[in-house]
Amino acid sequence: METKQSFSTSEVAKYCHVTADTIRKWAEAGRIRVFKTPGGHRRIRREDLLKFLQENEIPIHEDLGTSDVKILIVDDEKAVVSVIRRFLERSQTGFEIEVAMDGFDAGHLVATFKPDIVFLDLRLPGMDGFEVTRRIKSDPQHAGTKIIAMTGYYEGEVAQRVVELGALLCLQKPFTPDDLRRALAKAGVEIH
Amino acid sequence: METKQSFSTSEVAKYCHVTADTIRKWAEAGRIRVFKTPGGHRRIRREDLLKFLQENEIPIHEDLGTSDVKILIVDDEKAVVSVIRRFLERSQTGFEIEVAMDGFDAGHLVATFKPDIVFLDLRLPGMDGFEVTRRIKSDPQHAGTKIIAMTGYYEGEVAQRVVELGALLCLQKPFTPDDLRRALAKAGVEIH
DNA sequence: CACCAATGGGGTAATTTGGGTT
DNA sequence: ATTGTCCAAATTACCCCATTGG
Repeated sequence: METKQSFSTSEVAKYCHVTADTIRKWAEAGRIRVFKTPGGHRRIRREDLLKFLQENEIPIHEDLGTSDVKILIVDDEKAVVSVIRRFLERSQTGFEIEVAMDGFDAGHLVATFKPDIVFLDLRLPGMDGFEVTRRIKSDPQHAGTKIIAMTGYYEGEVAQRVVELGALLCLQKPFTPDDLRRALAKAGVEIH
Repeated sequence: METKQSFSTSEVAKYCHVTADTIRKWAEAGRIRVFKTPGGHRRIRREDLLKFLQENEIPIHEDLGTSDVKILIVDDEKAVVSVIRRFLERSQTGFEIEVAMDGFDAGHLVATFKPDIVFLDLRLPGMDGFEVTRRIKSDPQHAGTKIIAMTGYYEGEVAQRVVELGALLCLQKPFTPDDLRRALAKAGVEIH
């Protein structure tokens, strides 16, 4: 079965933990985006609902989409990918993990997988990590995406530059599990 | 695949975010223009559906959008991009054109722009054109995408290999307007 | 010719709206 | 200031099953 594309006021009401009338008021006040059927019934697109829930920090019910944290690892070194993947899989939290080994994959997965967090190797051949960071963060669709940059040879300047472009921080390889834990904590994911 | 010219009530229902029964009522009330098959089944022309959606300010799903041919040019040589773009823009046909200068862009635009035709430079640094061809053609979502490969140094073997992976053909640079015309014809776009 | 998912017709149930009020 | 409640009218959804489309 295909996922619902839109919802009525009462459906939205359940997700927002209020009554349908309140959703009506919110719609009239322009607080949540809606459109109407020719008969005047309101419909809220899934996309707009998710945005509304996020903005208002209302917990998202699981049947509105995965509550798992989606993580994209962009690196062509299998060893690095393994380290991160194993660290994530060992933890309690539910993660969805995807890996991109080149620029094409990275671009494709950012668009389709819509990760919450991206581990981004800045030295992937043929892909400018700084430019990719800038593009992701300047795209409204992905502005909320947390980028954890990674680089082999740490230079303060590099870290500073990529952070200025919107990355959360810059990890120097090789990193320890504790480094990962701290980075994820900064991205809003606590692992114990 | 050619774009659909007409839709059944249940298809229209999805685009309008209501059930098929409601479409039936709307049709009976003359709110949306329909015609019937000899057997009595309703059909709505694409044109009438778009008009209806616009009049009622119902967001139009992307696969109802442009009937323009969407073309993605993947190349980091501005001269090549210019040549193709100018050739396309000079023609009568309605084209939407996007350009990707690296692998990330290419992957992102394949996913979001959903081009009908891709001009793909096989020698883009850091991006394996063969692999990209294989990925695009093996993804059900983009299986219908026509790929026109491009390479600087023509070798029969390269052309054959990329065609085996699903490319329509392989253009050798530099190419003439006639080469472009022939390639587009093979992709189903006639230019006079 | 036979199949089966999709559609139509007609009747009924459930939901939604809008406005006014608590 | 925000949210919950009430009501009649309108709108939309559901159900059954003979018919149609591919």
